[in-house]
Amino acid sequence: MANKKSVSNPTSLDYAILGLLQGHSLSGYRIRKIFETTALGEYSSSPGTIYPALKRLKKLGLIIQGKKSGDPVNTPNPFAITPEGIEILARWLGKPLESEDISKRLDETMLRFALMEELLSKEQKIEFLTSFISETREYIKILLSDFERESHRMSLHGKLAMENGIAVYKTSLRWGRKALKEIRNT
Amino acid sequence: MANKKSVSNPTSLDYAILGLLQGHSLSGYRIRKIFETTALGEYSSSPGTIYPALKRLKKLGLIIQGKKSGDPVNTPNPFAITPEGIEILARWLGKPLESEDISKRLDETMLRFALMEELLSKEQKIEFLTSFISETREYIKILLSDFERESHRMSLHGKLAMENGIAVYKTSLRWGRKALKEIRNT
DNA sequence: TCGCACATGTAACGTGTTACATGATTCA
DNA sequence: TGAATCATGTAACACGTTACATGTGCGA
Repeated sequence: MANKKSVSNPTSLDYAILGLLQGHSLSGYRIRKIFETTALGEYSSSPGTIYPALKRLKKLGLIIQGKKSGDPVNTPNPFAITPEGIEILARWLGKPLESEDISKRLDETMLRFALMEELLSKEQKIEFLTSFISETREYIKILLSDFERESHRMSLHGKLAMENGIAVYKTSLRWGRKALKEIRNT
Repeated sequence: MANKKSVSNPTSLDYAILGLLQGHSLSGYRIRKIFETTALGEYSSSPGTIYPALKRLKKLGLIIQGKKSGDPVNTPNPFAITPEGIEILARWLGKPLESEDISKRLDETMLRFALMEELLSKEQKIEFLTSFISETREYIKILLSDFERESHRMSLHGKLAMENGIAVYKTSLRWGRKALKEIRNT
C-alpha cells in the first residue's frame, strides 16, 4: 500500500485551503473571508478553525508563511503552497473515486472537481468524471431499489425525503454528463 | 431568549437516533445496522459513535434502556424514547427555518422533514415547507448573482462546480413545491 | 469446530466550535 | 473620538473516528 495513514491525513478543510493557495498567496484573514462569503461557505471558518489549520499545514511543510514574490502587495502574513503541498493536493485530487465518495462525501467530491483544473491532466479529469457518472448511476440504482423494497413500510415523509435524495442525485448525474462533454471539448 | 444553549445541544446524530426511536424500541446494535444499511447512512456509525451517543441521551433522560413490553422478544437492551425525548425532538423539528438551514445543513434539514410526520401538525408541516421553498428560492438567487458577478474570474472547473450546486438547489426547490402539494392533500 | 453475525463497550486522538482576547488601521 | 474592519491568536470542550477488546450463539 502506497498510502501511509499513520499520522492522520489532511481534512477536506485542509485541502480547501491548499486549493485556494494555488496561484496566489493569501493571509489567514483573507482565507477566512473567502470561506465566509463565497459558495465554499460550507467550510465555515471562525479564527479558531482557520488559524490552527494553517499552523498544522505549516508544520507539515505543505505551506510556508512570509512575503512571497508576486501577489497582493499588502497581504500581511501571506501563506503560499509549497511543492510538497502541491504534491499532496494533486494526489488527493487524482485519487480514484470510490462509491462512498458519492453516497457520503458528495460535497467533498465536488470540491475536488472544483480544484483540479490546474493540477490534473485532461485525461485524469475525464477519468474522474467518467467514474463520477458511473458511480452516481450505480448509487441511484441502489436508492431506487431500496425505495421500491421499503416504500410500503415507510412513512409519507420518509418517502418524500427519499424522493428528494433521488432527484438530487439524478441532477448531479445529468450535470456530470454535461461537464464531461465540456471538458472533452477543451 | 427562550433558548438555553448553556449545556450543549444534541447533535443531528442524536436527533436521528431519537427519530428512529419514535414508535418502537431498538437496541444499539439495531440502530447501528440501520445507519449502516439504509439511506441514512451519512450518519456513519461504528460502535465508537453510537454507544457513546446512546449513553449521552440516556444521561440526559431523553431515552431509557430496558425491556419494553411490546416488540421483538429477544432484542437485547432496547432503548425507548421518553416524553422529554419526544419534547426535545418535537421542538427541534418545529424550529423555524433559517437561511443557513438551506445554505449549510441541507441534509440535516431533510432529516428534520423525514422525522416530523408524527410529531408536528399539518399546519406546522406546511409552514416548514413554505419556508423551505422561500429560503431555497432566496438562496438560489444569491448563488446566481454570485455566479454572474464572479464567473468571469472563475476557472472552468469552478464554474461547473457552481452550476452543479445551483442545479441541485433548483431540484430541491421543485421537490419542495411538490411535497407541499402532497402534504396539503392530507 | 471454524467462522460469522450478533452485541456492547472503552481509550486515544484530532479537529471543529464557541468564546475570549488583543491590537492596528481606517473612516466618519 | 469612537466604531468598524482588519488581523491573529488561545483555551475549553465535545464529538466523531479509529482501533482495540470481549463474549455469545448459530449454522456449515
